[in-house]
Amino acid sequence: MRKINTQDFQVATRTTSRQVNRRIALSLIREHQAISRAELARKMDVARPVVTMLVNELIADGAVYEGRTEEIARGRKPVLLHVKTRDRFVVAVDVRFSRTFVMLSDFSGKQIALESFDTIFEPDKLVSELARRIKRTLKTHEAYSACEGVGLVIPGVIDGRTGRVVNAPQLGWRDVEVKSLLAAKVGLPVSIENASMACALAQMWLGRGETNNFVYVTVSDGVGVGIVINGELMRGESNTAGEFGHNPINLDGAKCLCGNTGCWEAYTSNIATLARYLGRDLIKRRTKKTNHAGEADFTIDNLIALARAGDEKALAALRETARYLGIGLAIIINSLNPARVFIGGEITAAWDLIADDVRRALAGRAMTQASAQTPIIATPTADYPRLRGATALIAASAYAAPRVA
Amino acid sequence: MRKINTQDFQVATRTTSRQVNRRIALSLIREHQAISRAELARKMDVARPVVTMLVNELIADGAVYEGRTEEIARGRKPVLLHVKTRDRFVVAVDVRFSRTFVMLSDFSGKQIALESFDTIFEPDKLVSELARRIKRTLKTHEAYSACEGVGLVIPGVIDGRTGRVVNAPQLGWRDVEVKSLLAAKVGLPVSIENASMACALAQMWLGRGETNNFVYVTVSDGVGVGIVINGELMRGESNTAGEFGHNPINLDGAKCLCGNTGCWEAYTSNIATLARYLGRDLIKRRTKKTNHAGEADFTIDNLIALARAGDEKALAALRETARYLGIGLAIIINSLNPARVFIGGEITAAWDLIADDVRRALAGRAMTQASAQTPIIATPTADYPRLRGATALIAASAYAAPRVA
DNA sequence: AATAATTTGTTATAGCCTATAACAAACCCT
DNA sequence: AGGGTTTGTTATAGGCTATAACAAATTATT
Repeated sequence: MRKINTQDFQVATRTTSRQVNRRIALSLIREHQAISRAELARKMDVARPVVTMLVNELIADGAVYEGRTEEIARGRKPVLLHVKTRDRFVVAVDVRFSRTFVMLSDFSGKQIALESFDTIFEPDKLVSELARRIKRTLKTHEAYSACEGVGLVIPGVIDGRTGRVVNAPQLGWRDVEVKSLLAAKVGLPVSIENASMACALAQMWLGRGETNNFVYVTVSDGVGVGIVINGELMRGESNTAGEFGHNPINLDGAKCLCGNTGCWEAYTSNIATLARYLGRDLIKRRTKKTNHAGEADFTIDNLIALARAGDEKALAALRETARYLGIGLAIIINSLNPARVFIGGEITAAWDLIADDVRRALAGRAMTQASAQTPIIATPTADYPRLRGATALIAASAYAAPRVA
Repeated sequence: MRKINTQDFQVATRTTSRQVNRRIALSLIREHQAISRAELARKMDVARPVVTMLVNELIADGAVYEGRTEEIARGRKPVLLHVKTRDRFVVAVDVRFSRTFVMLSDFSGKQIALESFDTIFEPDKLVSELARRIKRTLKTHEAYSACEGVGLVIPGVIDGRTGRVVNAPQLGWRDVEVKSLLAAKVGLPVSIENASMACALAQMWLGRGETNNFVYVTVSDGVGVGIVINGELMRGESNTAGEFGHNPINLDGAKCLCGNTGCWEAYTSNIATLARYLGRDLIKRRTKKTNHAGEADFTIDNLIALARAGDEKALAALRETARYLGIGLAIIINSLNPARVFIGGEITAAWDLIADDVRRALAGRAMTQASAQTPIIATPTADYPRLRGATALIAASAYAAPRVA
């Protein structure tokens, strides 16, 4: 039972029904791939003639194509329908503190080309460089005409309505306009999103399985959470929903980089894990040469390697992190009761070492048995979740439900 | 951009448009009360003939009625439309540990009759007693035929789909069926909901102002949170969303009734406040004669009265609670970034004494300036938020958006 | 007082879309 | 070759929005 927002609603016109049903049909074809019109009609519980019309339009739009026929026991062989993902392209851009990645991918998220360069911090210069590289990639791969947009992922707060970057501390940006600038230079629609939220979008649109109610937790230098409820990304009133990282779990505890005490992040981020191993406090400044812990060239990946090699201290540091990760997940699960939790970040490389500790800590703090058993799924960093999120940003608009009421 | 749930969707039929637009029209009439067809057509951005049809149907349904005409400068005087709330009744039931309340109200939430009795803990006997009293009230007020349902609020976890009580520790219920039993005995539709969530519903459907994205925090013997996102109550996968109360804010801190340490609830509930004042630990058992703190007849209301009378120790206990309340609100606000926060519970009686402390603690932990300034609105206990929620449970179904896609 | 102007609300009809019936197409089996 | 079966299309009825035209009601103007 949803209350209609009287400030912002959408009346049904005479084309609304068609739009709705077309998207439902498309979603079902996407989900069940190679499916016939007749089967689709049964799944939708509408008559076949309607499906014929819907599918004709989807084919005309280039969203769906007819494949080979299916071998069945009796009767006319059905024509199998497929969602067209191969010849629809997206440029995905991931702007990070150290480097910026530019990927050409198709609508399924399949990587076609990938390049990267040292991040430029001046917005104008970054946009110019991006535009240059995007155009070049599209030209080399002859994907210009079939490219449907550029997805841009930024480590910071994005205004969901206007697309402005409200605040991106890592880049030193505050109220910066890049979306429209890049759109103008490239001549393609540009969509922009925060990193955690983009990861959640990738999971929702390019993942498999039940993905309409979940959270995506990124454990990196900080901790970010993307929340998806009823198939919709939760952005919050001022676009900052999911900031679980600096919630206190131990008010009397250690100091965090943010200045407060006892933040969850200060116990479970990569920096915290490294600091724990090195027996140091978290320190404040970092450069591109040294990491947050102040150690040049010693990363969480190195720590995991040490743990695997038998370094007891390294393993202990990881397991302690796992315990706090579990506690934090319990907080998230108690608060939101998602159907599942996805974990991203470098720590997932050590998942087999820490999964039990995470689960144990979660169980210790979960309010119900059901929530203690919430599936926790680690997603490998090699999948480039942020870049996939950038792709999803564009692809989703082709598959999403039309707004009604 | 919402992803369509391929497991559970709703195709558009040839009547869907009408249903959608009728609910939009009704919502707008409700929001702008005395409004003409012509004005409604302008607000909806549809032509007047459509509105005529929609309104005719709403009048035929008994959802809307025509009032007097409006005095305008030029042209035919418009007929003003009103939402019919006066002659549509709901029975609201609030089952609490000590007593059970039965209220007859109209669709606007206006109280028509109210009675209460000592709560009976056997489900069957409680249902019988409720049925008896509900029928009697409806008869005395000649509201039987115009009563559209019974709203039942329970302190426990409710399965949103089946309406079963999954778990209600206060009542000692586990997987209990009351909804269908009561419905059968009374012969009216019965809707059942958890207390925190019901309070949120009351705020959404019977409150005023922007109420599509908010949380309702009840501070009582425990702490409960009802979450509303995009005009929809968030229930969670196993109906336990909003369990912020036992999230740790201080792992090294005090023991909580739940057995864990450092729960937010253990710092900010009424029991915690009383324990703080009395210099005791939280204790475990309670009877109907003594409260949680183990003191007969010494309640949070007494404590507030003492604070108002100049008892420094009482005021200090309240202000300490306020500080922890602010920290907890910061956690909620960082996590969900709601447009506003409503507070319910006995503590609201002391709001003028503690508001500044709450706000200060919130500001100290909020991640952004915008979130630190989230409006916090105390709702007086005298409004019976739970009973209003029970009313909303029934009334909402008449106004909610139809499910599409 | 008659008439023009203006705004509300209704009627008639065109056009979009689902629902239903009927049918053509394709294929298997006997 | 012909019946049986399932897929996919065509034709048409019925529900709803969109548009045009108009009746109703009231004020301002001549």
